[in-house]
Amino acid sequence: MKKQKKQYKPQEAEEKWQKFWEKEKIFKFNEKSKKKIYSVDTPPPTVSGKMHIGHAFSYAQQDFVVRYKRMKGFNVFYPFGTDDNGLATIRLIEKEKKVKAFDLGREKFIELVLKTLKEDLRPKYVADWKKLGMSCDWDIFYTTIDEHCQRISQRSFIELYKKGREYRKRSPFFWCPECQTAIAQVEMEDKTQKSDFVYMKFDTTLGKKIVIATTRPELMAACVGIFVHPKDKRYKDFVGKEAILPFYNKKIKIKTSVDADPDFGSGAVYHCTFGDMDDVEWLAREGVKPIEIVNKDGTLNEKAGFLKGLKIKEARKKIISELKKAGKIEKIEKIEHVVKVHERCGADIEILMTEQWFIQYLNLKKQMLVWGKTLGWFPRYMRVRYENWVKGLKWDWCISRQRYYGIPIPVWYCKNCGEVILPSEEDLPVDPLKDKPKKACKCGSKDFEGEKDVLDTWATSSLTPRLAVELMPKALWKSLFPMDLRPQAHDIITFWLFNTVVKSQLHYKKNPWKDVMISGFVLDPEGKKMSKSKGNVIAPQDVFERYGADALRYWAASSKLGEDLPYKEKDLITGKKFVTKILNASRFVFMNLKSGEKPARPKKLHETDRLFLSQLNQIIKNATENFEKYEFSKVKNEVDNFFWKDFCDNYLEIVKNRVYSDNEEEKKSALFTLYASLLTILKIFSPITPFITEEIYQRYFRKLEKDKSIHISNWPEQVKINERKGDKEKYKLLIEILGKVRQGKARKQRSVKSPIVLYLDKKTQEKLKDLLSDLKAVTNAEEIKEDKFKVEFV
RNA sequence: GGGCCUGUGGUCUAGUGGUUUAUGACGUCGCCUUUACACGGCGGAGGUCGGAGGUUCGAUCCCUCCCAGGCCCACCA
Repeated sequence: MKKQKKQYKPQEAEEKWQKFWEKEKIFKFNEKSKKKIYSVDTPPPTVSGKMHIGHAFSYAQQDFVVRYKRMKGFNVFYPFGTDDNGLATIRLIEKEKKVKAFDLGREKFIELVLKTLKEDLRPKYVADWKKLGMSCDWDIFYTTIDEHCQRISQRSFIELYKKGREYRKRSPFFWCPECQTAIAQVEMEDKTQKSDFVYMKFDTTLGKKIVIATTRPELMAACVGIFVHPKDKRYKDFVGKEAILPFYNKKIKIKTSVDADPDFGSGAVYHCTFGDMDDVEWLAREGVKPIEIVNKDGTLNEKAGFLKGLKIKEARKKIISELKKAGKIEKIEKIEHVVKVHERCGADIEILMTEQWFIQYLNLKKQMLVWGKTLGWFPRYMRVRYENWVKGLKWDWCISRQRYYGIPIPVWYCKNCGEVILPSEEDLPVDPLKDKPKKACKCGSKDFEGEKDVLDTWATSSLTPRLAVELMPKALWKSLFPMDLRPQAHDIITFWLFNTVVKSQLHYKKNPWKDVMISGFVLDPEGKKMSKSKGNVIAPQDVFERYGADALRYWAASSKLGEDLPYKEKDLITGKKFVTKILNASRFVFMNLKSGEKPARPKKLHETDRLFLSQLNQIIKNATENFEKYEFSKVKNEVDNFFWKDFCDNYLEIVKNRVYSDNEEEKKSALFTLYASLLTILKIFSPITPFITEEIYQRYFRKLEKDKSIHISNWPEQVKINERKGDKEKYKLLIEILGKVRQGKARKQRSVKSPIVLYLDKKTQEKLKDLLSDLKAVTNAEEIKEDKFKVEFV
């Protein structure tokens, strides 16, 4: 009767090993070690409820590389942080706790957020990363809202201010009326929207009417000019005259501008402050003063006259109907156009004049390109995205946000003379609304006003290398920074990567890391983007539950670095099968190693074993080279193929006869080779599937190998054998003949085990003379006779 | 509209500095209860390597254009 085998349950085993690693501090960064440091700028995920499949995918990929480096002997610095100081966190808490920040008030809201994060959200969130098998040192942990990070972030602000890089200015900037805060270029997204394209008829001092086409009629009160194209004959006579705004009875000069497209709308455009980006550009060019009619909450003010108090969209409706009544509308076209919305809340963005803090960097574009060139990009082509972004920059970096929750901008203003007062570094972090400057202002006044605004979340997350490094004793900072690697996905090259480079250069005049490794995206099974609204989102938590983290990682390793990968259920099944297969292969090897001793190397390796080991050496070489280039998918592909085809299907079958035989020398050679190659295969797989490889290592190898965990064992070195020219061809010939015999048997519908007489020509027999005994055994040939290749059944 | 990437048997994927049987997986079909594994083994069928041109003796691979998908960016009032 067959023995009942204990089935491997990935969920249980993975939890067990994860706890083991944590308890035994396997991934602890050693502050005292003299070994070379490998430091990683782990992306701190935004606390947003749950880890999603895209996270699992890209964090798995970075973990492959980090685990490899650790086995290569580096003292790995692999911290973990969570990003929880931004709008995303605010929205999450508002949703979870069913509150509104503005209703609750500043202090109470901050208290609620911090408490909820600490006690509930963060631990649950981080647990997913542990389940994934991230090999971080969890003791090196930061959250972007904690005191440590506040201190560094505020210090960065102060330093850049002192360097003359920061300024506060009232200027047109993107504003979200819903969130009531300034937002950055990068926080906006496009939305296609249906709008009314209104053709308005204005009287002019020429006596004739001029038609203006706009989607923003409600901004009429803010109109400061009208443009027509200089070559547009229709309007030749209008240029220099004035148009009269209906309802407001204001006269507006008609001017020429090449930006007025004669083929679009009526060919005449009115310049409002501010309907869109063009309006901002024109303002500077024309040297006119803006008319501010939009309030921060998205309503119109008294300058809008009869539209006062209405929200923008209501005002639009109202003015259209009034224009209709007054007979001032020529026509209304329904158009679809793209508007800017806030990515967090979806509200239409307005451009308002507000007081904001900026980091001046538009004048650094050239340098930025150089910085990008000196980074190691993997894959290489990702650099282009950075460059395109730099070339397209139009604004300085607005770093202030009008929120309750976040890191305060550490500034007071003197009420008497307006002077900007900064705290000194040892007093950081400060809350300028609670704390007071320690000295009087230069002017003698002690009357200050604290800055109410907080820093943009990117102003802090762009400091992650420092946030992590400065958790260590100061003596180590130099060897930890610049860091070796920044891993991340390609969607945030323009935010996080770019901003981090900028900050590091402004502060330290060097890049924050040596290399960046850019992961792709997970797509749905049809190759489309996953989104909650489409309902095609895969939860990694379910995947862990059903297939295990190893299977998920195995799948994540099958995609080339930087490439997007569709999620396919079947690929997870393949991963699970792999786990079973390698467990069984290991069982076979150790079933035959009863002595409990590490098999010694025989005086002379059997020729089959020598050839097999030479194949193995090639795999080691390639795997190492590919890992150095962050090409984990090539590693996985090759070693997977080698394991499945060469090791299991062929080598194991070939040496079975010797493993079972009494010929001690030949047996010894086989066992030595089995042990060495299995351990090597395990080690190469261990960065990719850390749990099953640890399970096997602990189950079988631990008592024979010195290392406490496979993950801190040495990366495999090539086995010393006498490699000869033609080894590869010889091995291939052996496998080819084996294949042909199997084919011959299958065609005759015989069992693989069925006995045969094998015919090989003289030349082949000579070439393979020291392999013939193994070949005879594996094909179950009673005899090998000399003739053209033939399989004869007996 | 611009940039970058991708497009390989039904599905996903490897690959090539250009030329012989284009890789593997899943699926499918046939066979095999072979003592590591039936969550297995062996074998078979299945591809004009997105489309059209071009360079070449010869292109899946190089060039041009087009089409489709992904990501990023810009955007017409």
